[in-house]
Amino acid sequence: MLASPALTDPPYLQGLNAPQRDAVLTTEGPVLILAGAGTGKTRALTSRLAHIIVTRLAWPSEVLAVTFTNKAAREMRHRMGAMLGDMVEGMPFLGTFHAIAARMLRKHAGLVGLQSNFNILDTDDQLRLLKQVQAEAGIEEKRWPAKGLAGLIDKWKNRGSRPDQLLPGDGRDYADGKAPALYARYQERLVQLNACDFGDLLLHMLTIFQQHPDVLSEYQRRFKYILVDEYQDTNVSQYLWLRLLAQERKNIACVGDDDQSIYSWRGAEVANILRFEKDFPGAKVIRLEQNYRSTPHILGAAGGLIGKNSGRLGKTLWTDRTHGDQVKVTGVWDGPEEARLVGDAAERLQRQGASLNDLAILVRAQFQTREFEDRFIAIGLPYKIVGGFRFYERAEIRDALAYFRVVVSPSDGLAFERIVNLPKRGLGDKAMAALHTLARVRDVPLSTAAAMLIETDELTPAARRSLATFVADLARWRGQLESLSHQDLARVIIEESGMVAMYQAQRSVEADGRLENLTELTRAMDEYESMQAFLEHVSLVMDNDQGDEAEYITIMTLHAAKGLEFDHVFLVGWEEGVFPSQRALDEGGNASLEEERRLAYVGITRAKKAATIFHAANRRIYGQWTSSIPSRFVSELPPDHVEVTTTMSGGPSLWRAALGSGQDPFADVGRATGRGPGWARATTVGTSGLPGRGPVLEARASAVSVGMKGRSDVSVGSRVFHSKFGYGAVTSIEGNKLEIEFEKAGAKRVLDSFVEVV
DNA sequence: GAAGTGACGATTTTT
DNA sequence: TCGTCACTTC
Repeated sequence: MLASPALTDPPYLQGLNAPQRDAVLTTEGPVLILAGAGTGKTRALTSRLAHIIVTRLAWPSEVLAVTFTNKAAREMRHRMGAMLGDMVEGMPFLGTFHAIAARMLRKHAGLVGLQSNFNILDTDDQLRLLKQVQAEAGIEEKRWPAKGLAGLIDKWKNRGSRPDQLLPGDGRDYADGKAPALYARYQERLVQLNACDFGDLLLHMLTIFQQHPDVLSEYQRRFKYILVDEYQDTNVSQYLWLRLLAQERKNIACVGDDDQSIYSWRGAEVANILRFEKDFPGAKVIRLEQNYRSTPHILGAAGGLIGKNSGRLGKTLWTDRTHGDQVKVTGVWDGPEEARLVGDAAERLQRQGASLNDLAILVRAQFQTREFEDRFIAIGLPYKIVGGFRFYERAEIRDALAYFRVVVSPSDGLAFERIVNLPKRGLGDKAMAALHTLARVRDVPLSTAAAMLIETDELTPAARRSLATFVADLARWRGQLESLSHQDLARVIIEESGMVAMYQAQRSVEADGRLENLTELTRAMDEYESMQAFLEHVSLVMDNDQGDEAEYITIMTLHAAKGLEFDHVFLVGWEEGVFPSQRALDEGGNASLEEERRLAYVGITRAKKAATIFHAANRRIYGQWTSSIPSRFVSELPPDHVEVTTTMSGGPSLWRAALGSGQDPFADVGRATGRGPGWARATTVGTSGLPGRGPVLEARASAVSVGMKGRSDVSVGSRVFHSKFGYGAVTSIEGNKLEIEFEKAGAKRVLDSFVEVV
């Protein structure tokens, strides 16, 4: 047997358990590695790659290693680097599905009618193009939103269907069955624009593999070993792509966990992992079940819950640890109380020496973050909301990027359209219509059409002058591509385009933030060699993680938490209709419910030391107070591993009584929790018309809400009033956070927007 | 072309 | 409830 320990073990094998060794050493033939949460998957995976390379089974360039996220790819590269040193530099095919497919497609673009410098469209561009296609087909956009069409097309691409491969009933419900025709037209337009969307990266490669056996066999021969991470998240198109590539040598190792499949709504097919053994006869299945992360109670609770799902491949996590608390389940009166208790617990843990960085609040949906945000701002607990708007998705960043794109590739019509009138240049619908017509008639890109249009007298003199300036600007910047560094050119463009002036004129906190973001953007470009390289990175990566040293508690969705771990995890909002979500309950039947259950499983298994589940009897959803009952997942937890408490003084009976009173539950809130109306006012300070609402909104819009700009009317020593803590004096200022010595409540950290200078 | 108004709708999110 | 988006109005 390969997996027998030896004294002469190379470093990458040391400390691995038997199944992990097996996963590393079974290099030949198809292997399915079922890796439970916290079982050292990444470790085994990187060791496997190291083994293949160190023992010279393959050169780094002969290994295909795919992940889903850039983060995962980066992590793997990093760990490989630690093991192998410089050799990883030569691993060109370690990356995300999309990055690798894009790389291949650039090489073979001609086979699908593209040029190798094709643009990769983001969702924004995609939508704009779809709207054009719809308009062209005379479809009422109101009735059939482009988003719906985008959804359909994505779905089709995910499952590997080109327009000519659609099934008879596909898209029947959209615009009287016109969706397939629109899809076909959209693809035509993409080729015309020399562009493709994310789905195309894979789909085009699939087409090439299917229609050009020579290209396929080139890659089949090249990739001696294939490794796939998070296999349960693959969609059909990715699966087909992998299957073709692996067909020749069959040295494919897929790592995944069917119990953590939570992306079916994005096209992921659990079936891919469930049928692996059928697709690759003779496949070896290796289970990693020893958990190194969590306590026995946490694993017991999670295991009992996931056991309620059907159709699993089946794994039982175990640990050799012995101690640890039961999973706590706490019933509370309402959302604000939930937030308060979590805040209290966080402060308590912090006093006991825990770092806030080891704490996480996991929510089902983004709207739940609001309650915590409000509370933490009021008590000055530093927090970070992960998700929401990412850096590259912000309007100002996209605007700047659109400028760069037009400068680099004049044929990028969508980018051109985005910026032609931004800042406002007096080029409205009329000018745009003229541009579009000319571009279509002459069959040239918009920017070329613009240059032609200013030679005619079709536009009003003002519009014509304005467009001429714009065209001249673009030409000048294009000329500077060679002479200036790309960072400098970026700064020049941002300045000369008028964006800076535009935001400066707005004189608002948001505008200042946007200007800062633009500066940040040029700074981020330092790491790239050229404007082109930077744009390629951005179109594929679209994420931004600047290292933040500050301590904060993390608030994020369960989805975003997959793959992460925290000492203490707060699982909030475990109520029917919230989690499992109403949508999942209404549509999708049992399959949806099981996916929600897997989500719950993912949530619990994030916890290393402690997991606390909350459910509230009353919750405000879309402004409506609703009574709710605890999630079915609560009752599915094995009692032995759970400790149940409630904060309601009357115990469960009072709580149950509350379920019946749907009429005016808000009135009950004050009474049942023993708080007067003043309390309600104190906890809703954000809406009481105090100055500085702006920064709060900005905080929501950004990924990180710490370290915003402060306001100017407070200084150290200022006497201020806070509606919860009363009067106090400012002792220090850090950005928008104030340290205040309150007369009654003592020292607190508070956001400046919540105090009044008195 | 900017500012205001009303309807709408609102999981999960990566590339 | 609250933010977005399309549409009106000046």
